[in-house]
Amino acid sequence: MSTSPDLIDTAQCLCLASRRASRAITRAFDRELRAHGLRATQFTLLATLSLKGGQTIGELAEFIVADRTTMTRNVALIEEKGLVEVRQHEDDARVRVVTITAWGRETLAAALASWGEVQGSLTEAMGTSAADGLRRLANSDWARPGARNDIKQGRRETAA
Amino acid sequence: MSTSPDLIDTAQCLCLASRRASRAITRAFDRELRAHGLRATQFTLLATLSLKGGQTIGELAEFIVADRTTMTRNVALIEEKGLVEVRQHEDDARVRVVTITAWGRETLAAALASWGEVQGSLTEAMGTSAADGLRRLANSDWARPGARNDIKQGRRETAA
DNA sequence: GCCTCATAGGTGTAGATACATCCATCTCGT
DNA sequence: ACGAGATGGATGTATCTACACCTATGAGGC
Repeated sequence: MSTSPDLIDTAQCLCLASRRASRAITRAFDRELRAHGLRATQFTLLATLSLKGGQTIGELAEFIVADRTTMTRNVALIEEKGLVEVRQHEDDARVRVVTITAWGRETLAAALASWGEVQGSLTEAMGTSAADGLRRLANSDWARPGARNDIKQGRRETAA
Repeated sequence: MSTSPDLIDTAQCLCLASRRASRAITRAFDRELRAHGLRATQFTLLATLSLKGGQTIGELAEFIVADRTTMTRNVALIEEKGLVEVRQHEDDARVRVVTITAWGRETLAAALASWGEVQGSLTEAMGTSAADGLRRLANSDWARPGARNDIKQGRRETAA
């Protein structure tokens, strides 16, 4: 059905909604993290590396649900700042492993309070149920790469 | 309280969640809209202009919850493509009014079906309650500029 | 050992985003 | 009429984002 939706339906656009929300939320975090010289994305990467230990470019990209090429550049920026180190993988010469540095941990620890303030006020402003809903949404399988994203990869083989 | 949250709390980061979601959703729309030469943001602008008529740069920025300077450049791109026209306001020489062109309406109409497909499959994938929640979130007052955003504007005057 | 293919990253290019700052213009009080 | 402050946009700069494409390397089959 619905060969062509009505223009008025676009008022419910999920892309507009998600981008509105992420812009507003990102601005809030960026403002506070700025005092520590971090962007929200960079804070996320440091926190991830601190919690999970060394990660490859691909693992980081998958975790934050971004393109690998995006992660290449995101990592390069925090590497230049000395917040992380990038080494060759021991067994696989293709793989590059990213680890947080001591300076990265220091910066992260210092920024953690600011993060908590924004997280707290945002949670209060939007309500805990909305916050939980957003997290569930972001952790759903459909958001993962490979879910429906491989349609355009050209895998029209018969069975594999 | 919570002078410094624990690192493990960052796993619940709303910024990561919102950016994850918007990246995944935007990629889905961008892939389909590409056939029509549009990005998701550009589609949103065309749909907005088609529904609401002529809008100023500032009005558009406020509507999609973005910075005015971002909107200046977003509009410039679709203007170069001939999708919109920008004219001086009749009464106020500072204001620039953006209107959709005939070509813009054509492009929008052609892209509407693609938009509907993505909107439909995403809604199904995430569930209607999650979709509604995301829209409510994006339409909340806290996301609006001026809500808490003016704190850093430097308005530490006594009463105004 | 070699060839084919898959995998991990990097580069070129383009758009989206926002802050600081600048310019032009409007508003309003005097 | 004039000046101060507010308002609407534009520009410089930096980051985030992704697709197309490229290179290097690993994995398997023969």
